[in-house]
Amino acid sequence: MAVNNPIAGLNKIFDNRIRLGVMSIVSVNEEINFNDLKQLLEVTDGNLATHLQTLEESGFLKVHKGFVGRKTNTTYAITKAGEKAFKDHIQALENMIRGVK
Amino acid sequence: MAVNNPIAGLNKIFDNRIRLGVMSIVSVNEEINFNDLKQLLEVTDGNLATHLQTLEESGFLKVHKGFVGRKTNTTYAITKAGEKAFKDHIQALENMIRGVK
DNA sequence: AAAAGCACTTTGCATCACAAAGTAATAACG
DNA sequence: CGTTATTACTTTGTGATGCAAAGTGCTTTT
Repeated sequence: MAVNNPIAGLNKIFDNRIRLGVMSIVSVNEEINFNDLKQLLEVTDGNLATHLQTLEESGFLKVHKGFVGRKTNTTYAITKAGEKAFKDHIQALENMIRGVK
Repeated sequence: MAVNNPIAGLNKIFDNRIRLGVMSIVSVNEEINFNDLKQLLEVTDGNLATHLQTLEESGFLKVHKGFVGRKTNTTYAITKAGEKAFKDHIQALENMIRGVK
């Protein structure tokens, strides 16, 4: 029988698939805007916006409200804390998967 | 920018950490009983029981109610469908992680 | 000037996760 | 033998979550 809790290191924030997806995107992109995220993840805007808010409130995402010409253009980027938390989460996932293999 | 949806192949049933943990345990153990699961995952019994039920109803887990002496002893094992679904989910996770690395 | 698009926020509802309490059986203790 | 504990759940209640849809304020297009 396995000996330790396989899910011990998992971050609750990343239980949600959309938040997970956002993190995996922002961790490989310098910055990304709302619409690109929405299209990549194939989610409704309201839904995406709330998850982005959760991630921002958790300190994992920084938001930059800028302009492209006159139009608002909000970009999202990962924070140091976000990088750490996501890296740890992936590590925990990998450990879990290793137990399976 | 990344090109496809990193979370497309993820199974909704496995969004939940406890169900994920159960699957990772039953996929490496021939069978496991309620109490061992409970201790491994460090969850309350009511909580565990409902997730086991969800997994059973999804066809990913088979339940065997037997006895050890006179005492009931319920064991849980993965089904073929469960193996497939979990394998696919892990594959999707690995793809996502690969995108990150 | 009207209609459409963008980037959200707000609202409302349905589903969920979870702890706690309840139950029914056996088992251990004195 | 009676009481208390333990096991393996189920039921219940509640707060949190996920999500779509509608609303808002701005810009852009026609």
